[in-house]
Amino acid sequence: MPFRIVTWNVNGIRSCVRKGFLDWLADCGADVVALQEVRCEPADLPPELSSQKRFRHASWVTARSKKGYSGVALLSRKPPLRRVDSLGEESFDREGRFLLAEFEELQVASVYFPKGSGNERDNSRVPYKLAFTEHVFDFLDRVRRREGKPIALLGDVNVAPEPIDLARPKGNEKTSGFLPEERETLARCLGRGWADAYRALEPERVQYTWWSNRFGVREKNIGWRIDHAFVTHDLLPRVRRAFIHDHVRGSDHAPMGIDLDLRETASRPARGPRAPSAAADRPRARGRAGR
Amino acid sequence: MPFRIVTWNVNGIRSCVRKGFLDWLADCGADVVALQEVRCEPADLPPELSSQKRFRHASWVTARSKKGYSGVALLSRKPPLRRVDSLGEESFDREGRFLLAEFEELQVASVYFPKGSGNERDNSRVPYKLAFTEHVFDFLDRVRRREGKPIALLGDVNVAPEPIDLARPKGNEKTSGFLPEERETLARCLGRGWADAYRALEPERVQYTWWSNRFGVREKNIGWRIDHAFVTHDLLPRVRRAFIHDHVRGSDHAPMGIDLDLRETASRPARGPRAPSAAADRPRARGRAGR
DNA sequence: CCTGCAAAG
DNA sequence: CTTTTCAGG
Repeated sequence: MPFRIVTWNVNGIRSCVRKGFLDWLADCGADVVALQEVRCEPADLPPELSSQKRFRHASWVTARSKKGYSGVALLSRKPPLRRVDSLGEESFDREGRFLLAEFEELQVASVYFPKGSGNERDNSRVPYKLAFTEHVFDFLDRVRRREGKPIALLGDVNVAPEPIDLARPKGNEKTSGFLPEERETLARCLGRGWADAYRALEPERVQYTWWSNRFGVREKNIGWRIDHAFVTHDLLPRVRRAFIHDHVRGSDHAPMGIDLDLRETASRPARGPRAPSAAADRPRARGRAGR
Repeated sequence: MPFRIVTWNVNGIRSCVRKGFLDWLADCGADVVALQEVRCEPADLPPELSSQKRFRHASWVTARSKKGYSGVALLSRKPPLRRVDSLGEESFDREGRFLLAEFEELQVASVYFPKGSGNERDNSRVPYKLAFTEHVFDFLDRVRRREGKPIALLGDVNVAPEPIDLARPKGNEKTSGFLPEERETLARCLGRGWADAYRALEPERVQYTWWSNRFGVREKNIGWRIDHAFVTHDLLPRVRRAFIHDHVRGSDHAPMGIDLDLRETASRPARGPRAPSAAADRPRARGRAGR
């Protein structure tokens, strides 16, 4: 049995529950579920969700800046050894965008990266988004050096890394989510020892994780791949599958995830940080379509 | 063919249109339709409503104080000779609660009386509501003296006149809508030459025009009769029927109305104000259940 | 509970 | 377009 981690920007957990979130949760086969944009305080969660038994361990992070805004969560079948809900920077922490949980074999982060644009293409929040991105990777790299345990960062990154990752790359070079500076910042951060698990395992596959609510754009599959599973290089050889469940409804995002084979690391926890694999040493070799 | 006037607090005309308002409008058999709480500027009306052909003449009054608040309208099959949308008092006019239209045979007002209570039973707006009530009747009495033409005032009056007019009179003597001062003010105004057409024609009948949205109160018929057709005494003998269509859905209020026989007044417009009829001279005789 | 608004996505 | 919150009813 692989260890499955799934991420989903639910765009309001209460709305998503009304559209069948609990059935999805029961059937998703995950060991850990990362959620973003829950837009709900724990006290206001639907009782059916709070009393749900399959994921006994749930951790919710709420935005302090504004009610009903942002918020992330991690649900797991086994109890986490440790939870971190602060990036050590109030301007980021107040928006409820980050949660890290440590398990036996690895650490899992649920992260909701800022959107960058307000209305249309004013792109006023791009600087904040870039600073957040740098900060998250700095933070996780530090955690990783200190703990020596692999990390999987899953969440809504709000960046399509390459032209293959959105239906209309040409028309969106000035749209936040596909700006050169956003792609460069993300590539630089990933270059410090991370892999985009989906693209590594599916070099040519065209699937999206987000579609605008407006018009009938999802039916025409005019979307973006902006929800990601980024894994530290030591974890990449253990990724057996990476998937986007773009048929799942309930949000303007689709869930995506990875299956990990943790047999060896799980049985040898005392072994310490693994040396980077060959694939991990050459992130450029992880296969990008269009090159 | 009687002349039918119908009133309906639609609680948002756009919402009501989504729930079948146009089918109702086509079938209601009215010559004049008075609406309250349209909560929509004319420019934002659904196109299906704006292009509707049955009621060619429509007049919309919008609240200036707040977008999406209050607002009344009058729709008619024949063009009004004159329209009045000001009570001559800015504190009332700004809330878009009054519209008067003059037709050949009579004048019709669509009026949305203030609610009196904010949340629950703070009753903070009761003084404003009483002042509005006095002002509307003063205004219409003046119009009537000047023009000598009968008036029908239809709308959401937000007062249940007598215990028979609400399901829970005992428990609501401190609730706005059934406060002694509200009932007294209304009775005093009506006493100056007006009749509650529904109660005059249906002395014993128990029907309501409003039910709270909360709980399943409408199914249990725990309601209030607060939408009324008040007619000047010269008009009362011409009222053939008064009805509440409490089966009609689409709002938390039900439509109600009156059928008038205008043959005589219509054929003899030069006759001037009619002398009050016997019934009009004794409003106490109009039959109140529970006395 | 339901409407329409505003901010955000 | 859709989710929240909010005021108002």
